[in-house]
Amino acid sequence: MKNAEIARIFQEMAEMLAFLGENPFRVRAYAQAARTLADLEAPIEAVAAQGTEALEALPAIGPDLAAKIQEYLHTGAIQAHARLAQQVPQGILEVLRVPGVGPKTAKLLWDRLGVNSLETLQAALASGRVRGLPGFGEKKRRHLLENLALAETAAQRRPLGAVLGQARALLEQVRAQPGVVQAEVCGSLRRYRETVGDLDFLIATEKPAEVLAALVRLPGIADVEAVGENRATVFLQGGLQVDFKTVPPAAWGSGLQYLTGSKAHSIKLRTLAQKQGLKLNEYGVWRGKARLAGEDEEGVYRALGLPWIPPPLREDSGEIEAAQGGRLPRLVTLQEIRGDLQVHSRWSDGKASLLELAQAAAKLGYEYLAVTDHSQSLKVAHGVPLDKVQARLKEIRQVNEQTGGKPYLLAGAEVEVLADGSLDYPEKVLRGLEVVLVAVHSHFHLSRAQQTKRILRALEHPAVHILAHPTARMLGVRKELEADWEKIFRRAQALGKALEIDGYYDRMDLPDTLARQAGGMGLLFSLSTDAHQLDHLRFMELAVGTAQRAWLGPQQILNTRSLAALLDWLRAVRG
DNA sequence: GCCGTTTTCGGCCCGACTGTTTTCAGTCG
Repeated sequence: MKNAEIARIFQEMAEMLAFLGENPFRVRAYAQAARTLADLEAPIEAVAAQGTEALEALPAIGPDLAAKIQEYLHTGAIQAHARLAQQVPQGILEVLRVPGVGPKTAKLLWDRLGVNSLETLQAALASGRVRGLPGFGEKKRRHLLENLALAETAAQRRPLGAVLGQARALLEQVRAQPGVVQAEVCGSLRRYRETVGDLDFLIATEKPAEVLAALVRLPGIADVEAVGENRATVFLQGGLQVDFKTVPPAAWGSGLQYLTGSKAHSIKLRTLAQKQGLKLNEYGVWRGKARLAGEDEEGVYRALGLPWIPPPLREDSGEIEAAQGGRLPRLVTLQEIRGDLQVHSRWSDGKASLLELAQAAAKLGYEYLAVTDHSQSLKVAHGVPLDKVQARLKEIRQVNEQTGGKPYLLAGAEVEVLADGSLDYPEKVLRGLEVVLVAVHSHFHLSRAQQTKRILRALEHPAVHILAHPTARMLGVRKELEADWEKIFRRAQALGKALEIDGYYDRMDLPDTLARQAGGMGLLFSLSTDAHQLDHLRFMELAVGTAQRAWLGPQQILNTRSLAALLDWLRAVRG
C-alpha cells in the first residue's frame, strides 16, 4: 500500500512550492491531495487499477495529480518532486517545522543568510545575524530561538490514549476557573482520531481576557507561546501544545463546531453556507448581520439544512453528503457495550487476577468478560503452557461460581498464528475454550502473498472466532503488516467470523479506515481493550471511538449483544 | 491544481495573534 508514501511526497511538494512563493491555492491543492491519500481506505494501487477516472473521482485529485500518482506507481518516483527537491535544500523542510517559521520567513533566511537546516538557523539566530532583516526585531529573534527546541516535538503526533487522561485532568482544572461557564476538549481528540497533534479547549465565558490570563498560569504549563483576547497557545512540560479558545456563551455551539473540525469538514460546511447566502464562523451562522444559530451545535447544522453530524464522522469523507441525503449512520455508543472481548490475566502477562478482572468488569456494568491469555509459544508474554491450560480453566469456573457469573468470565485465549498459519494449541485445547482469538505477534516481514495466506489459514481453523488486532501495527513503532486485507475481509465474512477493533492505546487495530472498509462489506466486529492491567479497561472508549469513525452501528458489534446471544454466536461459528 | 444549483474560468473559509508596522504581513488553527 503506497498511500502514505504518495501522501508524504505531495505534502513535501506543497511545502516546497510554498517556500518558492507559488500560488497559495496550488499549494493548498497539493496539501489537500496529501490528506486524501493519507485518509484513503483502499490501497491507491487498487484505485489506480480501475483507471484514471477512478483516481480523479477522489476528492482533491484532478487530471494532473492523478497522472502524478500513476507516474509514482509505475516508476517509483515523481519527477516534479525531484525537480522541486533540487531547488529547495533538504533541510528547509525541518526549518519549516519550527513554530513561527513559515514559508516566507524560511525563504528570507535562506536567501539572505543561507539558512538550510536547524543548525544553521540556530547559528543565525544566536549570532544575531538575523538583525536588520525585514520584519526581524529582537523579540522575534529570541522567540524563534526558544522555539527551535520545539521543532521535533511540536510537529509530532501522539497516540490519543497517551494524552486522553492528561486532557481530561486539564479540562477539570479549566472548568474550575472562575468565569468559565462551559468548557470542552475539541479538535482531533473529540473526533477520536488515533493520534493528536495538540489539545484544543473551547471555553464559554463572558470574561475571556481574565480567564485566559489565569489559564496560562496553570501548573504543568512550561511555555506560553501566545495569549490574546480570545485565544492562547501554550506548551505543556513534555512539549504537548495546548490551545485555549474562548467564545461568548451564546456562541457555544458554533465554537464547538469551529474547534472540532476537521479543517476539511469545516471548509466544506462554510462553502455550503456561502452557497445559501450565509456565513459560518466560530460565532454563529449569519445572514448579513442577523445571527441564525450558534447557541448549540445542533442549531448550527440545522441552519445549514443538515442534521447534527457526530464528531467522529467529521473528516469530509462523505458525511456531509450522507447528512444531506438523510443517510447518516446510527453509531454504536460506549453505553451499549456489554463486555470486553480481549483481556489478559496473571495466567499470562497480565497484572491482575481473574477475580480482580471480574470485579473491575462488574463495576463497569459488564455482563461478560473474555479472558484471553496468550498461548504457549509467546514466551515473552508468558503464554500459558499446555500443562497449565486445565488449571486455568478450573480457576475461571471457580471465579464464575464465586461471582454468580456476574459478570460471566468467558474462557478464551489469544492464540499465536505461527509462521505457516497453523495455531499454537492443538484443536482439542481450542475446542475446550469458549472463545478463540487468533493473532500475529511474529514474522512481520513475510511477503504480502505469504502473510495473506498465513492469516487466511488461521482464520479458517474451525475453532477460531475472531481475528485479533489484524494488522499488528503499533503506533509510532511498527507499520501495518503487508497483506491483502480485502481478501481477508471477504473470507472472514464468508466464514461468519469477526474482526477485532483493539482499543489498546498504541494499537488501535483495526485502524479506522480499514474498519470502515470492512464495515462496508458487512463484517462483524469485536471491540476490546487488550487490557493487561485493570485501568486498561478504560480503553474501550477508544475502541468505540474507532468504531464510530468507521461508521459502525450497534448491530455490527458483537459485544453489544446479550450474553445468551453472544454464546449462541460463538457456538454457531463452530457449526 | 481543483472544481461547478454562482462559474469550464475565476474563484478558492474565516478569524486571531504577534511583531513589526503606522496599516500590515506572516503564521497558525
